[in-house]
Amino acid sequence: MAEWQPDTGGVRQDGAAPGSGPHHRGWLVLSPYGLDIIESCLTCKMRADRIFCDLNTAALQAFETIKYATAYPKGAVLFVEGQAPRGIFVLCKGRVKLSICATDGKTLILKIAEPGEVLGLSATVSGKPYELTAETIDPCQVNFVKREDFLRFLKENSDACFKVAEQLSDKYNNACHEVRSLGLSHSAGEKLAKLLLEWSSRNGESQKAEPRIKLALTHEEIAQMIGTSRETVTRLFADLKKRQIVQSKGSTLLIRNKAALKTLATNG
Amino acid sequence: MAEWQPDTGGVRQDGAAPGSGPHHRGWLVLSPYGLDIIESCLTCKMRADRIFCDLNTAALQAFETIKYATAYPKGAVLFVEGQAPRGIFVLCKGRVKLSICATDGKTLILKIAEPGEVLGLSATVSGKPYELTAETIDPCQVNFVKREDFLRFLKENSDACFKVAEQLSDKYNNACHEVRSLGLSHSAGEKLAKLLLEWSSRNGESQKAEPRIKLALTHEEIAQMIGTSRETVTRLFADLKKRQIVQSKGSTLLIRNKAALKTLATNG
DNA sequence: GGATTTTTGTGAGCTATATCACATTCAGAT
DNA sequence: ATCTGAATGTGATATAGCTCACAAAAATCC
Repeated sequence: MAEWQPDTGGVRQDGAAPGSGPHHRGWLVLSPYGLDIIESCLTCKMRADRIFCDLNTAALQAFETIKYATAYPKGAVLFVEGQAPRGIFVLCKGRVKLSICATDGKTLILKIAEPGEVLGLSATVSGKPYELTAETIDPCQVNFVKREDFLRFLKENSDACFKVAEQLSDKYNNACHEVRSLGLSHSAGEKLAKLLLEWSSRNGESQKAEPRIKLALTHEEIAQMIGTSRETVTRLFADLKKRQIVQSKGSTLLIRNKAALKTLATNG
Repeated sequence: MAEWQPDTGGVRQDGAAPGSGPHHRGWLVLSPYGLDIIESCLTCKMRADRIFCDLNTAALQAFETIKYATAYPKGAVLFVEGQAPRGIFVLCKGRVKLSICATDGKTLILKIAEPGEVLGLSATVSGKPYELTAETIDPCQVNFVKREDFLRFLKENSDACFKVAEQLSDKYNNACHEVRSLGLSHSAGEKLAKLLLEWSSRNGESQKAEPRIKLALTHEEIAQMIGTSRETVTRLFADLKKRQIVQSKGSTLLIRNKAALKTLATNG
C-alpha cells in the first residue's frame, strides 16, 4: 500500500526513469517480477483484442517511439488521485486496482483494470489531476507515455484519437454503472448480487447454468467495491450460502441459483 | 415527464424530422417556445467559451452541414437510458436534466447540463445504449447530429475528435465526483453540504464571504441528486437554517457560514 | 380570487447496516 | 511443525435515514 516509486521501476537497463531521459529503443529486455515482457507493440499478439492497441501501422510505429515499457511488482502505485497527470499507462499484463479514497482512509474500489485498458487517460487528456489511484495487484507490464508526447501523438494520429474517445466512452459507461449501483440500490445485498453477476459475465461463464467465479478479492476489498463494511459482506455471503444461492470451494465461487441472484440484483 | 416526441420538435419548416430526411440549409428560423434561435454556429457569439464548439473554420463548416438546429419545450425528453444511440445533442441554450432511473421509479439526477455541453456523446461514440435520460428543464435550443454523420465528421476532423476526447474526459471527471459523493460520504448532510458548495463555485459566488445560490430545484430533485429522500433534505435544510449556516429568501439561498459548511462537507 | 396542485414541514416507528469486540480459521514464513 | 499476521465468522448495540401519514404553505390555474 506504500507508494512504490514508479520512477525507479522500469526494466530499462540504462537506469533512465520512465517519463524522463532520452528515448532509446532496442535495449535489453529482462523479466523482472516473473513477467514475460512483451517487447514491442508491433509484434504483440494480443493487439487485435484490445480497443486502444489495435492501431494502424503508422500510428503503432509512432507510439513505439514514445512509449516506455515498464514493469511493476504487485502493490506498486502507478499514480495517486490528486496528482498532476504525468501521462498514460497502457496496461499490457496484470491487473490494476482503481480506487478513490476519502480523507479518513475509507476507500472505494471503482474497478479492477484488465490488460488493454489505458489508465490515467482522462486526466492526461484534460490536464486535470488524476481522479483515481491506480495500484497493481499483480506483477504488471505497462507502457508509459509522457503527457506531452501523448498529446502530440494524438494530434498527429487521428486514428488513435478516435480510439481514445472510444476508451473514454467506455470508462464513462463504467462510471455510470458504478453510480447506478451506488445510488439506486436499496440494500447491500442488491449491490453484491449485481457485482457477482457482473463478474460472472466477464469470463464467458455467464451463459452456463451454474457459472463459476474466481474470487480474487478479500471480503474487505469486495466491501470497498460496493461501498459497505467488511462484516456486512461476510454476513451476506453466509446468507447466500445458507440459501443455496452460491457455494464456495476454495477461492472459486459457484453460482447455484442464478435466477435468485438476479432477483436479488433487481428487486433488492 | 411524459416522453415528448423530439422527432416532431424541430424548427425546420419543411417538416423533416431531425435525424431523417435530406439536409437543407437556409430555412426559415422561428422562435418557438420563446427562444431566440442561434441560427448558425459560424456566427454564434458564445462559441469561444464552449469546449466543443470552438472548432476551426473548416470543421465548423463541416459541422454546419450535418447539424439540425432544433428547439424543445420545457419537459421534453431528448433521449432515454437504454435507447440505441441516434446521435449527439449539442446544448446551445437552456438546461437539461441528466438522470438515471431504477425499475421501481427511483431516480438519481447526475447533473444539470448547461449550454455548451454535448449530450449523448459517449453512447454515440461507443454505439452502446444511452446510459442516461436527458430531459429539458427550460425551453432549449439544441443542435442534433445523426450518429453516422457525426462519426464520419470525427474521422475527417481530427481537431473535433480531440475536443470530443476532452468533453468525454470532462464527463468522466464529473462521474467520478458523483461516485465519490455517493460512495464515500458518511451522511446525507455531508452530501448536501458538498452539493451546495459545488453550486456556489459554479457561479463565481464562491469567492465571496457569503455566497448566494439560486435554488432552481425542489427538495425532491435535490434529494435525487444526492441519493436520499425528500424528507431528509427538508430536515437537513431546516437544521442548516437553525444553525445559522444558511438562510433563504425566496428562491435564493445565502450561505452565511461557509466554513461550517465546508466542515460538514469533509468531516460529515 | 378562490381552487387545485405542488411543494414544504414535521412527527413516529422500523430496519438495514455501521461499529465494536471478539473468536476462529487460513496462509505464508521460518 | 510452529509461529504470526491476515482474513473470516459472529454476536450485541446504536443510529441514520427511510417510510408512512398527515398539516401547512406556496405556487399555478381558471
